[in-house]
Amino acid sequence: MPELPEVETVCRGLAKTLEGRKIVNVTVRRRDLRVPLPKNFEQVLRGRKIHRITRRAKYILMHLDGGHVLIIHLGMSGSLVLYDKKPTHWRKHDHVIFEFSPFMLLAFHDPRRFGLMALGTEKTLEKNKLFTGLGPEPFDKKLGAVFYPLLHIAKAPVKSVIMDQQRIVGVGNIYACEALFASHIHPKRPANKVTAKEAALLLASIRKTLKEAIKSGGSTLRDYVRSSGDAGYFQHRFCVYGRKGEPCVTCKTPISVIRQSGRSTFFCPHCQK
DNA sequence: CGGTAGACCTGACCGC
DNA sequence: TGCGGTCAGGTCTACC
Repeated sequence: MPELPEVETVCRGLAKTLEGRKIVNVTVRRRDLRVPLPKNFEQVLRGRKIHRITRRAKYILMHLDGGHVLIIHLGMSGSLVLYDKKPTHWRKHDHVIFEFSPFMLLAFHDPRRFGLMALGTEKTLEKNKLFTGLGPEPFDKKLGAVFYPLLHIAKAPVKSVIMDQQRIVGVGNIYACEALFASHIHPKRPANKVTAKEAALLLASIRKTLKEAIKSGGSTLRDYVRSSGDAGYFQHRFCVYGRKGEPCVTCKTPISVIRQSGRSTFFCPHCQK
């Protein structure tokens, strides 16, 4: 499901509801997520209070008592759904259920199981294998100074470079397509052929696209909904993603789709050079 | 080393 | 109705 805006939306929704509540029970219905849940998973979490919920890259971090951190990644198809009363039955692929006090339930739902949940601690978070090597956040002020150099030393297609979480985090397939369209840059252009001026525009476009998507509550494709059960709305504002053959919003040329390292790339062959 | 193809997994959808 | 093919918002690994 989710790129940065969707994860950010989920985080904000969960923070509002869950911060200050205590985990009183954890029920694991399936342990073999992308990374198998550790043996002590339930035992470590039970009885701990959630102090804060934050995000790093596409990871959700629940900061708990005693410096423990619950790390969650939603993969492609994961979602976290809140319930204020017990549903009559759990859905297929509701793999982990949390119960809180004051009463609330949270289900981790993930049909494809590309998502994961892991335990960490505040002290070791930086050195956690999931986080070492992650690039800067797109809204990091320091990124301005390093973004062009980072493109300049890579000769892979610019689209795969901005999707590389080692160089900049949070940009996935949808927002990569959208940001490149907004910058008039062809997705196949080698990154080192992007000029300094274009790089500045591209970074600004990435930030603007992500920011507006967050404002719209993320994008709802297929069955993804926010934890509240509401859908996001940004999908209605896609300029290129999923619009193969439809007219470009600026020049009316039909939108093209190509395959880049296994992913669909949508772009306007007239506006993007 | 940098870059790319394939693997991981399930479900939805389309054409026959 | 059923079957096979294709596609899906992300990472990780194996290989050139």
